[in-house]
Amino acid sequence: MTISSRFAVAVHILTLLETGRGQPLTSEYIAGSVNTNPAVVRRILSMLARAGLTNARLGAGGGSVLARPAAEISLRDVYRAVECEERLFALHHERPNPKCPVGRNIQAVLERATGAAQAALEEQLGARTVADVMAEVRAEERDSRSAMV
Amino acid sequence: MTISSRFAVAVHILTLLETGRGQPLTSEYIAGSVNTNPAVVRRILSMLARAGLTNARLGAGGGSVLARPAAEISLRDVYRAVECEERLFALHHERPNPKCPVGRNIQAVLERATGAAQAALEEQLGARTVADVMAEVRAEERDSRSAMV
DNA sequence: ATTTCTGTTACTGTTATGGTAACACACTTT
DNA sequence: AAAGTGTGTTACCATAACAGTAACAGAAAT
Repeated sequence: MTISSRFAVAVHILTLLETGRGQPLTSEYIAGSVNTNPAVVRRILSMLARAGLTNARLGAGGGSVLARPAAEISLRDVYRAVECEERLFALHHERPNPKCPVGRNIQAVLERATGAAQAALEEQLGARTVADVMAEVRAEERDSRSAMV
Repeated sequence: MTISSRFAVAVHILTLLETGRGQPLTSEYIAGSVNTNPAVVRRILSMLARAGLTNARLGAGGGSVLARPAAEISLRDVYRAVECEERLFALHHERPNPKCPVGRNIQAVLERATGAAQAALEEQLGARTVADVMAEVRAEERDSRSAMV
């Protein structure tokens, strides 16, 4: 399987909020950029708010804003906020045969191995912030502009 | 989402084959250790065979064997064999709004960021082989034995 | 008071998955 | 040759995660 697109959408949302510079953006506006339904955006925003990455203001003129500077929100924070599952790798849900020397020990070994892999993934995500993404987006924009000449 | 349990089951299977020391093991025997249906084991075994990690012998006395030494099969090889998806992270399947500066550039940036994370995960998986797993299984076995005293 | 916007619920269609049964085919043994 | 064994594949089912959609209560601004 793949990691759900919630992560990609969440990063998109946070990057948009960063461009707002404190101006609250509505779920409808964000949905227009992501190209999806406002309720989908709100669902993800509520996860981000619960994780303390965004704040929402209700009512007219309301919307969402970053709860802290973009440079202090890593992609690992985002990943943790929208992927509820603790472990990235699924083990077999039926217990392996305890009478088999391999069966009764393999899960513990697999937990270590997959845990190390997941930690490596999260560490890499932790090395990049929403501010970095914003900078890369601007760089892409410059590159594509100059390529048009 | 989580990565399907096929990976965990595949590592289990390969570790079992290593204990067989060249003796072909049947899908029914393997299923007994994994605690699942023989057809599920065969489905995974066919992916492993297609990836060149195992060989199968048909007919009576048949079964599967490792195609090469356990020390030369990394968990990354196994991961690649059973996870068909090229990319671990899903992007939003609808194209973001090309009129938005963020929308028209975010996917390229996300591909780089998620690609780096996936590479880190695979590198970590590549650092461990089926032989390592076998050794850890034996170590677990020793530990649990001594703990019983 | 009215309008705007969030947060949540409920429902739908789609897709991946694991479990199950069944069967053709290959191979071994007798 | 005949019987038995085991793979590889197909088809089907139930389940679960997901994204999309509509709807609505409640909070906040005007």
